Amino acid sequence: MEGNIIKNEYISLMNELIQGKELAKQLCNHVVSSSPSSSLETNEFLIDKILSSYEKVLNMLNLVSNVEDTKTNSGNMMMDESPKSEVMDNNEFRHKDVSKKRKNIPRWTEQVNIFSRTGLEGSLDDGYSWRKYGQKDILGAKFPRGYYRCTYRNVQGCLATKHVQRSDEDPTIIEVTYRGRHTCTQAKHLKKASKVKIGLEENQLHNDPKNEPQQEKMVQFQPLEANTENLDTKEDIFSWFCFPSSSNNGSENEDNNNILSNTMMENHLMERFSDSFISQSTSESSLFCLPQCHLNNTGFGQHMQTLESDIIEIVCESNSVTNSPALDLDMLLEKGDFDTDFPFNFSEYFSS
DNA sequence: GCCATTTGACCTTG
DNA sequence: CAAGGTCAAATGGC
Repeated sequence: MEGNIIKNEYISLMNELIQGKELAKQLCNHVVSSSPSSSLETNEFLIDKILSSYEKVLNMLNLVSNVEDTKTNSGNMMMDESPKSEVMDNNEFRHKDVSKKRKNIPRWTEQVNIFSRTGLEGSLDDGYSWRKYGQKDILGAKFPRGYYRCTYRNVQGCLATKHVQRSDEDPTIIEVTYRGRHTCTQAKHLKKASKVKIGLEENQLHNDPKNEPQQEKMVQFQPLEANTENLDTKEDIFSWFCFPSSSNNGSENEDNNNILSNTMMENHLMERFSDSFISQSTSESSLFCLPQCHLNNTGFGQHMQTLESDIIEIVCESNSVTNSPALDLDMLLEKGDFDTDFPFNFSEYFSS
């Protein structure tokens, strides 16, 4: 029974790999021949298919490894003679499993100022939608800490969380600690919204509110600095700049799945290798890797690439350590057309 | 009725 | 064991 499942998985893996190889061959022929028939769209389509193929394979491997982990854990649970393990239900088991990984999840802190010298800049809204799931009085802190998790946690299994706390010394400064990366499709919407914005600027068109990313609470902020915890390198943060590949030809759903699998796998790898693998790759040059295949080959794509490079430089210069690219990218892209949704509701974010 | 927030209890971590 | 973090029932708004 179990052997058949493994065999089927193996066959699926092989099929995907073979398909990927064939597609790569086709792409190679297209590139080498550079005939009129090998349009840019065709090449992009092939690249997307190849990437999709390999993502599927990696996802399968990921699932298999997760199953193995679960088996190992349940095995350990069986060995546990404590009374609690005997009554531990599925929920408790799941909770324990999640919590054990908690410390391995990458975490970084940002300090943002509600007001800047010039007025209002930036945005506490980092482009993602969050749901508050708790609030806690912190020892020695005047203000309670609010706990937020991704709105799509249940729907898409996105495990990104953050907690927000107002500074004791300066109430206009807020510390936002992010934990985990988004595996939901919000990242894609962010990307699309950014593209739309740039496109609008180029075409001198008016803003269409429908093109704005989903925003729960628009609060204007200026990031001050960011600290990293559990991050041996800046790679965790800068990898946000590596836009997941998106399929222009594939369906929306497939597109979403691609991003989902990308980020989910990165999270998984982060958890697995945060202690060993990541700490070894400290090369700064890798921080600025923006794979060509992740960008459109159109003129606009090149524009995006240039823009992103500029943004990275700006972020590096303005912050001694690093900053949340999600916030910065959004903020910088917003600078062209401020929509100052002010006044905002303080009590909503820092209710006590 | 659905969804987000609040809040006390519970769990994990150091 | 204390403090931080999360869960989940209760509550409120739309």
